[in-house]
Amino acid sequence: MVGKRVRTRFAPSPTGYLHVGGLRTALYNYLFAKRMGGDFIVRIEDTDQSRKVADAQENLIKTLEWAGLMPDESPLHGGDFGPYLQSERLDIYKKYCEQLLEEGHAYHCFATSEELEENRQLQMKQGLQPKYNRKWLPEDMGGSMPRSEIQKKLDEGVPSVVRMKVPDYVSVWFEDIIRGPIEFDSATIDDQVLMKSDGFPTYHFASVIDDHLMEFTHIIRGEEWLPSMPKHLLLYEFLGWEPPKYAHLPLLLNPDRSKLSKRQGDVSVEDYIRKGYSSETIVNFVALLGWNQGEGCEQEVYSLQELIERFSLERVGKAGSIFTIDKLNWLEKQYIKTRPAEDIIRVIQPLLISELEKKETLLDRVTITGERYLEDVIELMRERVGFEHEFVTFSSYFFFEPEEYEEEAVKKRWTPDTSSLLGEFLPVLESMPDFTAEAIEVALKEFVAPKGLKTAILIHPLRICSSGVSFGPSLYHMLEVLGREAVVRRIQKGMAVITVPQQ
RNA sequence: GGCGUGUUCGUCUAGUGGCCCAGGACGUCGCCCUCUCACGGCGAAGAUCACGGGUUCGAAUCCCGUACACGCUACCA
Repeated sequence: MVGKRVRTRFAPSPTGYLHVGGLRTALYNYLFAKRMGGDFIVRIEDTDQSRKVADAQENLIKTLEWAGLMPDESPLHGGDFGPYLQSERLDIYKKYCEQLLEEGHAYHCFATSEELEENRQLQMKQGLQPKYNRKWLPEDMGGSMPRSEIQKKLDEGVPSVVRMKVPDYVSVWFEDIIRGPIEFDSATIDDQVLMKSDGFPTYHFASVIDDHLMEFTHIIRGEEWLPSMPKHLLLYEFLGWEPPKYAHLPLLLNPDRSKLSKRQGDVSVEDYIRKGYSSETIVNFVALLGWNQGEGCEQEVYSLQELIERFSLERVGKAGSIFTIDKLNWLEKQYIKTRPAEDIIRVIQPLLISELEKKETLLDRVTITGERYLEDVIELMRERVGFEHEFVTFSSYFFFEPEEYEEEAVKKRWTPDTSSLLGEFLPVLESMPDFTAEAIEVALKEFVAPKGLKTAILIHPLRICSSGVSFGPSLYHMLEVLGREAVVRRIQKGMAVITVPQQ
């Protein structure tokens, strides 16, 4: 084991979209591999034909890449240990199945599903542990079925499965990287099906064989696999292979502490992408759900690179964590605050252009879709939005005329004198040599001072006229970005349309 | 039912025998900043460390029980 190149895997089944829990598992595998200078591989576990979903594997891998977790090997990227699709490895499983059959570690079973189900019900009713009754265990393996009978069924072509013969009273022990030593008694484990009647292997069989053949050094997976460890370890023993190291991750939970699932909110990474969360945010957030740097470290914001540098399996917690989005939202804001404007422009420019196709604007399209203008808007708004798309939606007045005026704001800030004051101030704005924030501020102060009024008397109405809402960036800067023409037009419109509310 | 794992503020967590009548972050609330909203700053509330026994001069930390939760118990992964 010493000196061996670290290889880890993420092995999802293609039954839908990438689950946030799956993303975390993939991330920890990726971080650990990269930390150790090793490889991260994606293998697709498509051994259940009935649950297979078209395009799922492409989606899975594409989402992983979106998150920045580039596989070194995968069905899409190739590699020296392929195929990476289990459905393309059937002959391999068959070969090892034959071997186990010959060596007396596995046997054919012809029991039907109905028969097994009946058996289970009966055992449950008697308060016994539901377990296969070993009806088809051959005589020479300690069972009661004559070989001739088995051969007869085989010759007749009766559908069958292959089960592993679990030794009766053996204790199976291993050391989990996260949880420490764990021991199981083989008496509590069933004779697990290895090969299904459709010729496909079960998860347990296929994953053990592939994990060995693909030379993985560390298996990092969800806690739900912990109870099947003895089966896997026994298989390694039967096959004469040395098992890899194991780390079983704590589960991600719903608010009611059950295993994170649909029905209680969004669980697919795509859902969060659609809402506008960035990959940095999701990766950062999910990384902290179960792992922390420790040693009194109080850092909350980590880049992927930093995570690679600091990650260790020893610092993964044992208890499951509830997935709540409060901190996720906060993190997104942190990233928006520091993200380079050009990166944000790349995202919002197409968004804006498609909005402009749907809606008229009186502003100059070339200007407002230009980088200069967008950058100005971004710098004014970056501390006020929760998502990148809000640069367009939350501050739409930078791109479209206000269609209505916030009722509460008008009620609070519009007095009977407002319109005439605005009318008086308008020529000042129109005649200013430079329409800059500084100049507007000075002009407003000089306009208002002789009257013995405060700037607020006009600041709020100006904001309402030009944005339609009561909140937003510094008024002076906002007016400068909007430009004189738009501002004058909007004030005139406001004066005409807004009336003093009835008391 | 059996087996396995887990249990520190609402949430994510720090803590590996004395520095902890428990620290940070999110969220909540208050104050300051201020043209609004945010940002930022300051502060507050919030955990009898699941419970009960030990061990020890001393335990959130070690041991043993109990409770509760979750996972698994398929020809699903």
